[in-house]
Amino acid sequence: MAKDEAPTRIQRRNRERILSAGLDVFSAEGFRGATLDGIAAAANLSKPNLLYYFPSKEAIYRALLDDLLQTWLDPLRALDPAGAPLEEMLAYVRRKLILARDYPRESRLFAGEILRGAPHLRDVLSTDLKALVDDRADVIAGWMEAGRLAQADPHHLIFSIWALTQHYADFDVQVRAVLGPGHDPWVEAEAEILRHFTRVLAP
Amino acid sequence: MAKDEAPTRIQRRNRERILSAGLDVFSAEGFRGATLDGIAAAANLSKPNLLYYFPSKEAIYRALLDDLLQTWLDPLRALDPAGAPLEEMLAYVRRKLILARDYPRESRLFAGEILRGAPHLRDVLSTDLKALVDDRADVIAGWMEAGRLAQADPHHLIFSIWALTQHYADFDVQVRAVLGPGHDPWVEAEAEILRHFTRVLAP
DNA sequence: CCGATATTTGACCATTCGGTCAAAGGGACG
DNA sequence: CGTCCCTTTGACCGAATGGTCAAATATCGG
Repeated sequence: MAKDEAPTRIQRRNRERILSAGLDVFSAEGFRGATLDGIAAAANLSKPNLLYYFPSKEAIYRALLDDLLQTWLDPLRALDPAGAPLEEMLAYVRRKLILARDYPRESRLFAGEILRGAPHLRDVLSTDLKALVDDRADVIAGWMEAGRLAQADPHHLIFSIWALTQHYADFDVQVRAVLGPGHDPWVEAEAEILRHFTRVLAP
Repeated sequence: MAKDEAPTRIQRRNRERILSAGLDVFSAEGFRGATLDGIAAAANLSKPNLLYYFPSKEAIYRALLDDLLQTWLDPLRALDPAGAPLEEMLAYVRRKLILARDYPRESRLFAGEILRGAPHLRDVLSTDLKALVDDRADVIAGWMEAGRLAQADPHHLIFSIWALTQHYADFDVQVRAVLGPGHDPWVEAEAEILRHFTRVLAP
């Protein structure tokens, strides 16, 4: 179909539609639960038309995962070694929570992939992700040794930030069911999580 | 098939096998990803034989969820209002972590169900689960008001315990990939999480 | 050992699903 | 207008899947 270069207006529009529909369906149903018919319907395209733009169901899924990883790790990358330790960490927590709040579909897509054993990105986790986390863990460890943050294992500290922030996206139904009506989980979560990590991290 | 009463030895054995195989397969592949053939193979039974003991794929899944909920909330139920607040809370954290460590399949089954919007147990969440959490949240709030625990929103405190403990079961691949070889995630997690919540909760 | 009942299975079915293909429709440009 | 290429689609295919059924086999009490 398309050349290697210069995607047409229609191509860009339809690819975008497909990816958005794919994100909806994959994040709601998982890879196995999603169907091409479902994605096609959500994108207002016919099934063969989908496969004109992407060679397979898996190709759509992979494209989504690739896009996802780019932005998903930005908050951690943005951690500034030259900044004030506690403020930097709390800013990271806040960025991660905002990301989970504004992109819950992406969060659930990622969670589903990891839950199933990360068949599509096992490698990325143990290379790129590990390298980034190791690097930032060193920064955090430096802050701790300098007495500017409370002592903890930096890797597990990062895990705890991931766990807490993504919980509100991935387990949204449970959170809402338990809180009951009249609560805004995200507003409460931001206040509580920041207080939480202030206590954990303040030296 | 079976009468209402007195399941035979064979019935008990095969039901048990099917549930165990179902737990394996459902927790690894999700409800949609699991197949009756897969479960049958894992249980060393023929597919029609599966359906002799359970009327449908969904029936197996529901049976697993029912069993699960029983034991999954025991740690929270065991929270003793008459105990020492900090010790009670840390004991709860420890119980929850042990449960995640020893029953990771159950944890992932539950996580998958919630991730997909809890289609099979939406009601239970907003009735039974909510009632239990509200009740325990009251106990915790009492402790906080008495100055025996640090101030926090009890509901979100419970969420944070769930999030942190289950993270190590549900995101196991990611945790291992990031830590790299030579680490025992569970050993490290127990130490870190207890230190973590000690800082969060100590008055 | 016999008969009744419980258990097991091979063969089969309808539906769903991912994917193919040839042909039709549209837009841009000379 | 005509032509070339991009886009769209109806019809179709093979494999997988949840589930059925009638027949075969094992088990057990008497």
